[in-house]
Amino acid sequence: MKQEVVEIIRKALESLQEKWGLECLPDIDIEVPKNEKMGDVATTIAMGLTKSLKRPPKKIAEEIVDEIRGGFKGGDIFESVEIAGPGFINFRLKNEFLHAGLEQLLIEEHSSLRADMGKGHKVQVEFVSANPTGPLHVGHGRGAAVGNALCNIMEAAGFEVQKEFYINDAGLQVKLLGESVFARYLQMSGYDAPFPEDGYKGDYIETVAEEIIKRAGDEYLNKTIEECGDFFSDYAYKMMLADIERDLKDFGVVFDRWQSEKELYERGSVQSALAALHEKTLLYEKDGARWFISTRFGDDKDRVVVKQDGEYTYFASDIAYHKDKLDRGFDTIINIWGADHHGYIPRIKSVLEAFGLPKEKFRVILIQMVALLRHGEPVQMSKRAGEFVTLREVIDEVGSDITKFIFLTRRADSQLEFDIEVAKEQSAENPVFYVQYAFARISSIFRQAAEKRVRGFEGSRVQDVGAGFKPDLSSTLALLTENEELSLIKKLLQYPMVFEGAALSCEPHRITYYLQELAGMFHSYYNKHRVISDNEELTNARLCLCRAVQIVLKEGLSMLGVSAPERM
RNA sequence: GCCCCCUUAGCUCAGUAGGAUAGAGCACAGGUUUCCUAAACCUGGUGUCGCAGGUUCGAUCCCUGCAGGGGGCGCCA
Repeated sequence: MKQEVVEIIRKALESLQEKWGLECLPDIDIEVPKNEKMGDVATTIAMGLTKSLKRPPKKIAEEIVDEIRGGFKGGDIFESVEIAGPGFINFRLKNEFLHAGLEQLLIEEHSSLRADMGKGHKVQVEFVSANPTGPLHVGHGRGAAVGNALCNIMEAAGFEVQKEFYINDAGLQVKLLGESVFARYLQMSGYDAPFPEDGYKGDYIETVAEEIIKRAGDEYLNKTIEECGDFFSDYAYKMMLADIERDLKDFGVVFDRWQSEKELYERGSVQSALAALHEKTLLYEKDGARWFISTRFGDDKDRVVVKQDGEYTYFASDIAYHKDKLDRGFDTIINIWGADHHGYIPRIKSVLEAFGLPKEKFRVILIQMVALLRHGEPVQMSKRAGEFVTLREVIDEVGSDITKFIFLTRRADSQLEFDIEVAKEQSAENPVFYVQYAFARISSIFRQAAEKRVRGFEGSRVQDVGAGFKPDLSSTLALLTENEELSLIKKLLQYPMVFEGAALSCEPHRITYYLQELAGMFHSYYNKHRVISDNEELTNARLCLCRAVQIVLKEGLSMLGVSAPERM
């Protein structure tokens, strides 16, 4: 839909270009007016041209409209072209054009809803990357849902996407994890062992210790933490990682690659990355430490990479990691972090720029906190005390589909309230059901149609519905003339614009909103008009419309990683 | 102290890279089912877009200041 309209406007502008004396034409943007009464699509191009043409927007709009009316086949797709307000050009689309769009959607299905924006460019998306020192909590779940949806969208937009989880398995935290498990191991074996001051106190530590007792018995009872710390750390974090991977898998999120921080050290990447910075003379020595000149790239202070004691900082391995991403040939890097890491953006941006990535090719999506509620009352979470709600608990209680969908009902960087009881309610308050139900309801209509042996819709499988009906599709679709039907078709044809916006801005929630609106329109239509009636042709036409709604619902839900059940 | 984000209807939030009369859900009130799933639909109305300036033909959106809320700041990870 968008392309055809833009094309006509472009042609009109091209023929005016010489008269106007313009060197180059501006980008043409199309929007859907807020109020349906204003038209189906609109452009603000005339207002945008006021500066370069130095004339009032309405005059410019008049000229453009005259050109469109005078030719360019505008008459083929536009019912009317009008100027409104300060200089908007509003277009109303012909029913024939809408029907043709619907026909295309029915024939091409999902491929007509996507776009090749990526042209095969390689994008790397790193997300979740939780420390392997305990189970995932709900906040990680939100990051997982957003990252996964974003990857689905980018892939559908023609990018080659790699999903990656970075494992912080080299630092103090993992060491502390090992010490915590060791202490529990001793305690559970009847020894009076002190627990590390800032140790991990969750129950899962005991589970790991139990596991070790089962595997190794008393083998480590007479050893010191120095002797067996590595074993305990290794064993514990690997077990945690296995849990994390399983939780994510059950949540419907599968990573393409897991990059270990330790492995970066082992293969010398940290050293070589720093050497590379050194060659670019971006390192210096001060106070016995080694610093990276991140201020050269806009950071507000330089950052230490090697401490006075000769140890690398956490930042050093991050430099290696991000260099490694570039070395692997990605031309866009997207990092999804908890909002508390925002202070980290400038220094990582500095690293990537230092290694030659243009700054607009690096994007960080910050995930705000999830406020967990139960019956409107906040659920207390405190990782320190070992009491926190895990993603696993929420998945088990609420379900992955609902959880994912709710995580995607808000922009990533705004706080989210998640009421467990409301989420479970399965009522209209629950947007997931509202959307899924629209899909299921259509499936039900098809089952009904099959039962009544409506011509062309005998198939019982949803994908077969309407299959035998394509030859005379266009004359059938022309029967869709009710206001609700035309509005529904317009909404369907808007999907690609919503999708493009979501991909461009990395905002999956736009699709969530769209789906709720589409589902609402469908439910409303369903209540007003009967799909299956004695009028066979009209029945066929409406079944086709239902099929189209279903295709778009399924497409959108699959972008969010949410299922589209045929029965509920 | 310095930096970042947020402030839109009673509540939770959208607002599409400055545009038209700022929207949706929930909550609240009333109604709809001989009929393809009532997990649905229909009808009601609410806003000094935190405040004050500025840029612009035009600002919820951009700039500056102020107020309130959240977060960050380490040779921690």
